[in-house]
Amino acid sequence: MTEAVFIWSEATVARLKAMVEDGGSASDISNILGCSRNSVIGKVHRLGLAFARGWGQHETPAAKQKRDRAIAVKAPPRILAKAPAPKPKPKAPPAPEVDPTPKRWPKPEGPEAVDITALRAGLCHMPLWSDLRKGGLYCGKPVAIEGLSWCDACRQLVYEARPIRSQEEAQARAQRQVRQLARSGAFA
DNA sequence: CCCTGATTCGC
DNA sequence: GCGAATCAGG
Repeated sequence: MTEAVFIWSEATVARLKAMVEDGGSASDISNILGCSRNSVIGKVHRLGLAFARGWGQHETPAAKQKRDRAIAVKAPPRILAKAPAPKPKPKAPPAPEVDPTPKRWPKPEGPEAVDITALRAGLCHMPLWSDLRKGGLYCGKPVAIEGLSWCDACRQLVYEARPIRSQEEAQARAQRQVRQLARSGAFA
C-alpha cells in the first residue's frame, strides 16, 4: 500500500487561503485539510500570508461565535422549549429549494467576479479556480451573513473535508473531473 | 498545560 | 519546498 502523501495542490492551497482569510486557526485548517498544524503554518509562511490574529492570540469568544455562526449557515433556530406555536400550515409547505450537493467549483469568470481592487467585505472571497495565476479573480457573490467571507456554494467547497487516500489517485480524479466539467460547460 | 503562531533547519 | 522540532506569547 502506497503511503498517502499530502501535497499542496492548487485546489488545496486555494482552500487554505480561503480559510486563513476567514480567520481559521492553524489547527482548524490542519484538521480540515488532513495535514499537520505545522504543515499549515509553514505553508502559510511560505506563501507570504498571515493568520488573521497574531501571535499566541486566542480567538475572542465573541469572534469565535460570530465565525462559527457564519460557518454554520443553517441550524441556528433550535426550538427546545415547547413553544405553543400556532402552527397554521394551511397548505403544504414548499420543500426547501436547497441543492444538497452543489459540488461544482465556481466559474472562472462571471458577471460578479471581481479582482483584488474591487473585492470588499460582503463579497465572496473565494479565489476563482484557474485564474489564480492570471491576476486573481474572486467569486464576488454577495455573502449571506455579515462577516462571512464566502457565499454558500464556496463555503461548502472550502469546508468539505476529504480523507486522503492516494494523493495521486485523488489528483488524477480531480483533474479528470475538472476536464469533464469544462467539456460539459460547467464553467461556461 | 491548554491554546496560539513563528522560526529553524535537516530533509 | 516541506514540516517536525522547537520556541515564544496568551
